[in-house]
Amino acid sequence: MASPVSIKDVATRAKVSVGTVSNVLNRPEVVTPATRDRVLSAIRELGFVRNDAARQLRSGTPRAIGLVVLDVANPFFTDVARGVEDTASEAGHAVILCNTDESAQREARHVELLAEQRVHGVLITPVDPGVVGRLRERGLSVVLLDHPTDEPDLCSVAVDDRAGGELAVTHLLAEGYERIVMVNGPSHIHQPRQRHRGALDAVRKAGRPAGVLEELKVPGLNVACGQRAAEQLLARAERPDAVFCANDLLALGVLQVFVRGGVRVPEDIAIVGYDDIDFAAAAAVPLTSVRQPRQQIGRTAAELVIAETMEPESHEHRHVLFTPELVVRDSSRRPRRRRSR
Amino acid sequence: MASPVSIKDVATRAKVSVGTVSNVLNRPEVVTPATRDRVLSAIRELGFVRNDAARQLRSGTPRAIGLVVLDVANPFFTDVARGVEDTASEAGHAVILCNTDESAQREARHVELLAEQRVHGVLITPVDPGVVGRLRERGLSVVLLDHPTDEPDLCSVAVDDRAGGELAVTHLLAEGYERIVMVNGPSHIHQPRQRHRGALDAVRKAGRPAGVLEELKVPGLNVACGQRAAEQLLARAERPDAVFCANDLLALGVLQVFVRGGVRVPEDIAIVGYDDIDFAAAAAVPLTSVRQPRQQIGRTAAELVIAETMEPESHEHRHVLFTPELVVRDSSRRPRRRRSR
DNA sequence: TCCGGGTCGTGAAACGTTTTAAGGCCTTCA
DNA sequence: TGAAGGCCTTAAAACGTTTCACGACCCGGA
Repeated sequence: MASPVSIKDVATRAKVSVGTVSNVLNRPEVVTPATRDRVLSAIRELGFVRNDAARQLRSGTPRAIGLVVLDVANPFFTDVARGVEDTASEAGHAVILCNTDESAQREARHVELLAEQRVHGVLITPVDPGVVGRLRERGLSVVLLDHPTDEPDLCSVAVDDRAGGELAVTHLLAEGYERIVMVNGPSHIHQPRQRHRGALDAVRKAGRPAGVLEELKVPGLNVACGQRAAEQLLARAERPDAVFCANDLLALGVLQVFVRGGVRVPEDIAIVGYDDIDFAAAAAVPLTSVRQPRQQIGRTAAELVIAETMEPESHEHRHVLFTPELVVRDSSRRPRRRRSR
Repeated sequence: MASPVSIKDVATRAKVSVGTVSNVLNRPEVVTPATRDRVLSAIRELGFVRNDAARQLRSGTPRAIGLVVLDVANPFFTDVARGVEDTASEAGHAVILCNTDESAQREARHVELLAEQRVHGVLITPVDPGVVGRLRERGLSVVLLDHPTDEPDLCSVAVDDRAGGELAVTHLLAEGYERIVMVNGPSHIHQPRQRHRGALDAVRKAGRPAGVLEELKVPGLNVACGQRAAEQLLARAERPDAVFCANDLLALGVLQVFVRGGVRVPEDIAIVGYDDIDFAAAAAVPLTSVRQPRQQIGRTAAELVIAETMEPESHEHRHVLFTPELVVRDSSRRPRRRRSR
């Protein structure tokens, strides 16, 4: 039932030595077409499959890379994973997927597993900052995902969150909105903090008073928090004319409450989200959002780690910072009606 | 830089034989605490990491399972993957992720890779029906994902789509809706076909005339197709009073067009979706939807494959069929106002 | 006829584990 | 004091590849 057929069986059947079979597999050009064919048919007839464990043991070159993310179910990482898998599979590498759920303990367990598997390299959004050092001690290439750094001796791939925040608010100001509230996540997380900085940059560069932008912090980056934030805003005597949310889940929550409360979007209040998840375009009012090249991030990271492990000597570590892009939809377009007043 | 420290180095340092080190690693109870400690400190000092390739080569027991899906970026598979990874990691197994994009060629390439890696087993939503046979010939355990089958010699895990369709329409009928349109995907795909059958079941069991349910087929299961379907429906002289969509993406598309067209949901037309994706609850009108236990599917599948490879002899193949659940939200609640008329 | 050179194929070592039979040492008991 | 027996430890074989130094063979030229 199992596949106990080894290179040796193939050799016997084809009446050659095991070395020759190995050559057919790895350097077909050095063996005569006649014998090559003989070997190939033996392989086919026996249903031989290379044992990668033995291969790796001898050659020392593994054929897998590790991908350690907080949670694949998070749309951001889902698409990153997709990109990683695409690139890896083109290069003939397997991708080992690990979710840490932001638990250092889970992370440690996964990293241990990856080290034992002798993966080529690891793409990781670290939970415990120390984990990167431990990986590198073990001789693994590491590429940081969505975790900007200046460390000169490793690669990283991230998106410029500050630029994203600036894009969003610059757009709102250009459309003529003047009382903007940024619904933002907790500032101990890197991304919300940067996005807010970018928003401030936009105000400054536009030469507007700091007062046009207010920050409203919420405890989480999810729909429920967005709903609560929206309720607060509606309860105010003076409402903002635009809301910039630190991610699309918040934005959808806000939008939902606005729609149900009879607030017209964008006529009464405009909304801009962040991430451009699939459903941003499908919302009741299609949502303007800041798009990050998620698959591209994954692809680039995989390329970097493969390149590094191919040429450990000559490899130059790079910090790739992608620039996000603003996708303008109905939720933030200055309506004609209003413009002409 | 790399990690060239082997069990042999540990043995030398701890002044024992390699066999003893192996024992410490695998059967600590047979070795004296004193020597065990000596070995353990040697391991720590040297930063030794087991080489899984060698381990697997000798022992024959791999520590990875393969997960082959159409596309992890599809929310259904995302959650399944999450469940698989959870269970696998508890059992100390790595998960190798593969996307086929419904291409038999990509599928074949991935399966080849998995076979070479000598994975424990494979969880797969097959594209080419023949691939399962080829996997089994090679002695791999296979569990079919979301692909119901009666084959007695393998396991499968799926959801009862027919029951799901029935649930949705039974609910609509019970709420008093009487002109129901099912916006359905192409019927060469298994799931839409089954869901429609279930819908018919519901009509029959409720003792209603077949005319209360109409099927409107669309070419794809995405937002754009939903929008087009909704436009068609609005153009009709006689509109339905409820729409059941074969998945949530369709439903969101329908909802978006309805909202923008001034159709009140559910007062004028109710909507029920399928999948209960995260955004169903966050839609402008929270969407009633049929929920599938996605993570649970992944967990169960992983358990089955691990069980099968642990006890290849005594293992009994099972076909697990989960029953979906209806999550009722605003989009299909019979509004008071109307009920009291 | 002999030699040189090139082309193919061979055989054995090596990779880092696990596993097993065998051996060493102690203790215990007669 | 010797033997039996138990407990730890050891040494060596085995897993399935790749790699590399070497040898066999063939062909053409002198």
